Amino acid sequence: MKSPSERIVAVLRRIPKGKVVTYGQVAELAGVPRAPRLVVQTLHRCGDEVPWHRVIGKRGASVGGVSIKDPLGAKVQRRLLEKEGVKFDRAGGVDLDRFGWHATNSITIR
DNA sequence: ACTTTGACGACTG
DNA sequence: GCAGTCGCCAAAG
Repeated sequence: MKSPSERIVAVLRRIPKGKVVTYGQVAELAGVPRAPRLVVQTLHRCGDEVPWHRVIGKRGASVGGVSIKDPLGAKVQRRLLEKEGVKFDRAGGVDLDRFGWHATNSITIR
């Protein structure tokens, strides 16, 4: 059993392209349902090692990528997701019903 | 070594 | 239904 953050990274790397996941969902998949903050930290740590643009928030998706240091991330994220086929509604939210990653049997932690 | 933060979520009141 | 608080782990100050 590795550290929770390790598992989170593993989960993040398994996110299929064209799909989005919420922090809570990633945390849940990683085995720590109440620790979405860990996902946040993990994204900051790994940064470019994980598809951070596919990680969004329940509120309206665009929360992802908005770091207090680089607020421009949200724009980049939206562009990247649209490039992958994810559509944003006028509220700037992603259609979780269609693009929300349905983690069927993805977790295979090594 | 201790305290505070960190792109959030869920529960309780 | 809304607002406030707690939770989780790690890294930086």
